[in-house]
Amino acid sequence: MSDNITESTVPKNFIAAIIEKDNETGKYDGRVATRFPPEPNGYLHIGHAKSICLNFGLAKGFGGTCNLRFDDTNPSKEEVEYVDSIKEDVHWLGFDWDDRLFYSSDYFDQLYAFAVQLIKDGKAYVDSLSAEEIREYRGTLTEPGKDSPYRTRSIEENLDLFERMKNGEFADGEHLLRAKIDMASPNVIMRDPALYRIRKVDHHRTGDKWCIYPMYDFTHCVSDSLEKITHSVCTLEFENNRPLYDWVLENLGIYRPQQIEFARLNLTYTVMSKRRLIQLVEEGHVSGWDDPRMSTISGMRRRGYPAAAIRNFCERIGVAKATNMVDFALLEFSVREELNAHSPRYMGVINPLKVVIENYPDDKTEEFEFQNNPEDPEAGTRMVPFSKILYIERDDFMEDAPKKFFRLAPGREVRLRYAYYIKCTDVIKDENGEVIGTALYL
RNA sequence: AGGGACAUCGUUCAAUUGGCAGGACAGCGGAUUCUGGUUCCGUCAAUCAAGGUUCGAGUCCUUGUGUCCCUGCCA
Repeated sequence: MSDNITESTVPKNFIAAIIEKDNETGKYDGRVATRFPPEPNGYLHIGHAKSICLNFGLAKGFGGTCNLRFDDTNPSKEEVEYVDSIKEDVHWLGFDWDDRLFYSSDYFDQLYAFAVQLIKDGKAYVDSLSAEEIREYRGTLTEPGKDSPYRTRSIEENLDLFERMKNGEFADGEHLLRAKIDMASPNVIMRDPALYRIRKVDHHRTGDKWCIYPMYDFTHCVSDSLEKITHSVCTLEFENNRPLYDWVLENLGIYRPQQIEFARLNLTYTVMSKRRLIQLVEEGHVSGWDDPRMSTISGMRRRGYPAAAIRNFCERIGVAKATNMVDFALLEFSVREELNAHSPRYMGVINPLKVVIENYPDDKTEEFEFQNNPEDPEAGTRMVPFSKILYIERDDFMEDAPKKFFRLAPGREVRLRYAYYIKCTDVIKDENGEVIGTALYL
């Protein structure tokens, strides 16, 4: 872990307000349980940091818990490399899930049993329409859909078909388990959403045990329920899915958390969609997920951004439901602020210009005490040698200097920090008239 | 003639729930500075529109307008 989070104040945002109210009414007996549920299909980026800080911050602020749960229900896109990087990034950001590390795939058996329960209750059925047909039957945003001819299959037939789906008797796409809700619902999400699909690929954790996998809408709410989450915080694009979240839990008759949506982070000049990020990596435009130019947590870490800076940034941007576009300058401010307060200062000369102190003894060497960080006396000091010949940055010297140039120039006197004042009395050039050094006196 | 959500300084988040619209970033001006950094002070700047209720509206009501999300067997 990069550093510790010392403060744990109660967050101030609309979600915290909801939690406070729930605590007052005793809705969850004062219990607060959140979760950060990434799909391990890529590296975490600064947008995830907002969600991490929110979920872990809410838990910490209210004395509750926050689980880390990998939403791994789409084996064709997920890899262990991603789960490893996600764990590392969350830790580095300064948060800890303790022993509460979960995977949606942990619940595959339970999920299957729940699906069977829905079938037995006549609330789910096996559809045998093709993907294209299902799309046609779904209707459009302005027109209602129509029932699949397989919607009225008997419970026995559905049970048999679903079991055979699980046993691998069918090819991908041949059958689909759907919730029986309402094909005419104005909310397209509710038009008999898919619950389970056949996908004959190995899962990074369950291997070839399963060839049917539960969909997000069926998995996420059940996972939240099993983990006794109180406030299921997610981004705005899931607003349309909330009725389905509630429908599944209600019809299963199990514990029901409440889903709360907030606006995801958008940053100026910054690519943040996972699709684009993965494209940059795969097409070799960057050196990897942790390329310093990437908006990933690992990229920012490699770039030198302190975790505390990212946390402060997330604190400053706030949490709301309005679509936003945060100025990158705010992130940079947070980084500078943190770096300024904690970074030791060192010197480096990238493009050297030789300086000879003409009236300084040839063989003398002195050492001066430099502060490692003037902002922080605790950072200590270090000794830096000084002698007749030294090198300065070329940009710090100008032969024809304008008045506003405060660095070294012919006839000008400057102070070498922590050392002497020097004055430029001569300029030495090579045969091409190029400056190769300056001669100075104390 | 679909449904859902959102709308406050340039940006972002607030506003004790009907009582003087505030902070941060960005911008501008100045002071300090052995880092052209930092710090400090000052300053500019907003309630989407039109009606209505009220002593009083960012907040409540009505009607508009604009933006975002939803037609994956992705999450």
